[in-house]
Amino acid sequence: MQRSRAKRRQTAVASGREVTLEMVATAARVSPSTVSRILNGTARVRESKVRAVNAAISQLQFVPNPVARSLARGKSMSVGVVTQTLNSLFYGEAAQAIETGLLRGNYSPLFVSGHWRPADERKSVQRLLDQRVQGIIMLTSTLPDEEIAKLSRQVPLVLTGRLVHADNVYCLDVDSTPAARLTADYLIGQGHRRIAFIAGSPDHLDAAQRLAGYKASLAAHDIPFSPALVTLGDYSETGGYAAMIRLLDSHEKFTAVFAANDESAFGALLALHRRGRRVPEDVSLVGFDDLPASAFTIPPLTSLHRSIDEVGDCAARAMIDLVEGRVPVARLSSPTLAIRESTRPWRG
Amino acid sequence: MQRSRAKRRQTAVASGREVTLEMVATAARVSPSTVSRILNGTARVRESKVRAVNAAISQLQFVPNPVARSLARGKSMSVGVVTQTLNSLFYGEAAQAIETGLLRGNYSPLFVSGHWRPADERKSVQRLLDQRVQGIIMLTSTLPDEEIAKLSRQVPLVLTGRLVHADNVYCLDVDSTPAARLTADYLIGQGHRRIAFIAGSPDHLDAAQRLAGYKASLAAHDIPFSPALVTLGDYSETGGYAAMIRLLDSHEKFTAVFAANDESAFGALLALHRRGRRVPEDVSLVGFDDLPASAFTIPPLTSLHRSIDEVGDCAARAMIDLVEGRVPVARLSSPTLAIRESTRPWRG
DNA sequence: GTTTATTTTGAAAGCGCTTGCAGAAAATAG
DNA sequence: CTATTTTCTGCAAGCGCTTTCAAAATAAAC
Repeated sequence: MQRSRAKRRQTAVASGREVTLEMVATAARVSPSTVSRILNGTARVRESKVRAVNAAISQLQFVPNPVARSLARGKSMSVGVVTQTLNSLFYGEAAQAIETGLLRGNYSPLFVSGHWRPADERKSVQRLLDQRVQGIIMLTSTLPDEEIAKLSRQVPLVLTGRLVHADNVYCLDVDSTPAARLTADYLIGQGHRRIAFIAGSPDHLDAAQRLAGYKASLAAHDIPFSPALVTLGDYSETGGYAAMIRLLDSHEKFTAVFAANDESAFGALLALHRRGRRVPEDVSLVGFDDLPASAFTIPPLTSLHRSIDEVGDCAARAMIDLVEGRVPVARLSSPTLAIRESTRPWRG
Repeated sequence: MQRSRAKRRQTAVASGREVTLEMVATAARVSPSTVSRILNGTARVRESKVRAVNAAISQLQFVPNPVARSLARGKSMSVGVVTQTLNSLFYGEAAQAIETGLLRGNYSPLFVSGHWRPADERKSVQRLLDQRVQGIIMLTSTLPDEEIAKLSRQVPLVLTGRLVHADNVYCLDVDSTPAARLTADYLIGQGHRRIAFIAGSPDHLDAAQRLAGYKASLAAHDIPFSPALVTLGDYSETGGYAAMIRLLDSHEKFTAVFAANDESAFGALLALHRRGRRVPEDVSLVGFDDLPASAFTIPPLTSLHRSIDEVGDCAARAMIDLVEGRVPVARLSSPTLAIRESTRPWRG
């Protein structure tokens, strides 16, 4: 008998008929309001009714319609996530972590990408706004500060790799400076003195921080900073390759290379190989981000490791706090250096 | 004056007050129905009113609330996308393409991941169902056929890397067999006769197809298939590394290695390097998928290229067709081999 | 200038759920 | 056993948009 009802229900689904809260109410002989209250715990309800309703719910296999719920509550329960692109390991991993973090709080993520172009990003953000997201997480946004501040007046924001002061904005502290400093310190500790640096776009805060960390390390060890040893990449393999070639062609002397991110390092590695420079015998190379692939390059790449998962998780958590009116607090664990075979001590 | 209203509007947004269709109607002195009809083009409306309404819309900066719209229409305008993980280049890229494809049709994607675990996937799918998605795109699902067939009775499905016959299911033809065949043909054309194969999980249709293509190629060239040359990887760098080591330890002779995907090839490359086998001098190596990183390994990897973008785009398109009652037709362009430096002719 | 066929339009009833309000029921007090 | 409180619970009014139905306006036909 129970089974036969379940069966009927199944057909109902198949035929597209929704089981509504009202049906549950009827079945349990209570009013819809009561069902709603039980569902949301928004009021005390007599134990006997709670049981009846729960029975009806499971018997009818009722699941509240999130759309109706959103409309009634005036909350979409969705938060936008703008990444620059999903097809990079970094963003992919972060997206993954954000997703699970958000779902834990019953919010659903809406991913959009900016493709590193402010215009695209602007459009994507507008789309999110049109969708009535309750908040937006922006991973390394390319929009100018004022624009972000303005946006924050419409919807709470969580930013990574940016520092914008405004109400309703939470900037996840992922300052790369100390991490970069740590990385350079390691190289110096190994005896390297002339360390080249393949940078990312200078108007990208995070990239600037990585460079700053490198400089700070030099300064701390009384090594003069030489602009000629810094060359611009763009965080991509291609960019790293070109940068390395340029560096090599400049005939500057260096015994180690610090690439601002792993992709650049991959490119640099190939460039060095093509020019007959052995890693790490002739030159040491370190990357930054420790992508999964970095453990499998030839030779395996020493790289700065930070848990991207953690960043994503914290971002999600902070967003939920913000949306629900709490004050976010996030602590990221400290970065570590994954030491592999692309570096070795230098004895002048 | 216009400006002052715009200003007011802005404050309204900031204070959270929505501009509703009704406000537009009032402003344009027509009924809400008329506004709705103009918005959706669901009926002819006198030109003069159309203008008035459009003026009101842009003046009030009205954007229809998608939640209300969904509820009224009984359509969520969202489609679920289940990937096994977002943090892989392959899925990331596909997700990206699906996203843009779906958005083009005014649907929003809801990404969830299965982590290669049926249980997880099942839960994720349920979440999508609870969200009332209108369809689900499943990239290489790990669920058994019957389950998929059952699911298809609740919601339209688009599958990749699977072939399940049922109404309301569209399987994107991404049969890897011919592509793998092409790849092996190339190696054979270069004079290789003993070609090792690093396979993916055998109960994964796509992986099986890649192996089948390899076998087909051998057969077509009258080369006996030797099971000893096939070793199991798991599509990951680690798996490829281990597989390669095993192969090497088996002392089977081979002059080329066909890795079922690029990640495996990366691992294999490192293993070969560690064992002192030069690529391509001692052994040629080909990958499959042509990830962006593949052009930057040492040496750059020859790999089978298929546009992941295209797969994603077709999947999105097919989904929309399915949801809107059309019969999907998708044509994927043929795969090509990206020939780089990890392969060279073999002269016995 | 009617009458009839068309085309536009508005009123109103939802979509499925939440919630303020007030009456009903149960618990506590007098 | 009443008079109060304190808990429950149902009614009804939305949330913002779509859509059916029928009336109103306009065009076509006689």
